Amino acid sequence: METTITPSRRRKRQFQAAVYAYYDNHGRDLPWRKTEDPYAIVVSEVMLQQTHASRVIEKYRQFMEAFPTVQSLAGAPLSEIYPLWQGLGYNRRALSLKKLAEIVVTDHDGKIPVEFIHLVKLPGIGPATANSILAFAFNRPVVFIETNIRAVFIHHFFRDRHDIQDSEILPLVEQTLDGNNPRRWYNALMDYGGALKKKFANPGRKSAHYKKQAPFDGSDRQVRGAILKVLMESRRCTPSKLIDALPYDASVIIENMKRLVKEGLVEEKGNYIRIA
DNA sequence: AAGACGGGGAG
DNA sequence: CTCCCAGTCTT
Repeated sequence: METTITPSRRRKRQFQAAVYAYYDNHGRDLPWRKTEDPYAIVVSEVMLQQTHASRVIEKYRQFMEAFPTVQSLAGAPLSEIYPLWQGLGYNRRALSLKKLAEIVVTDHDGKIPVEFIHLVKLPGIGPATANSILAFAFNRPVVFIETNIRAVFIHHFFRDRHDIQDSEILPLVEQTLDGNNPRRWYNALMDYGGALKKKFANPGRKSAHYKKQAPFDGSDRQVRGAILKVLMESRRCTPSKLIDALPYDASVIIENMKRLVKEGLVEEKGNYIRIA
């Protein structure tokens, strides 16, 4: 049973005022908010995917120091990129980001595209990140949802509901958007949403899209991370050396190694595997 | 629509 | 210990 909620003009102003009040008093001081360089914004947005902002801060600084321009990233070997990604997780994001840089240099004259259609085609960029880039790098009045935004709207407009679809939230995001300054608005919304999740039980659990993640211990992604870490130390190694170095079943190691090769995170060179 | 994908910090 | 992160991609 879906019901359409249309906030009055008065309620819209009150809502914006509440969000901005929080932002003005408790807004986070984040390094990627001090720049308008679209490339830097892209780096931050990819790092922020499924990763707490607090943990991204130092990684972002180090990454931008090592690869200050899209050209420098496009030209860098993965062996220099992965170490800077250590601790962020989802290492294929690092691979995607390098590929993105190459495409931007070759196909877009080194400039981050300003069109959603172009952005969302780039590797590792989905709808949420594309719209985030448009909002934060180009101050465009886009309408989108990510986890902090979702928390805000569920808390304010769907408090007694469950199984809430994003399609129900999206119209409210549009209707309450501060079109005068989308960049500031979405920064405020995300800071406010993050705070709500600390103060209350995560409103996101009432989303129809909520899913609990499988345990990390004993998972393939644990093995994949461990394989990549060994390769970062040793430059290159044989499958048997990998098996000796890691506390997992040989078959599990080999299988995950093959998938890493298939996905392009590592490459096979004769009898060895290595980071490109 | 459902799973896979990292790793760490907070409670 | 559990939760969950400014999601994306594949099936």
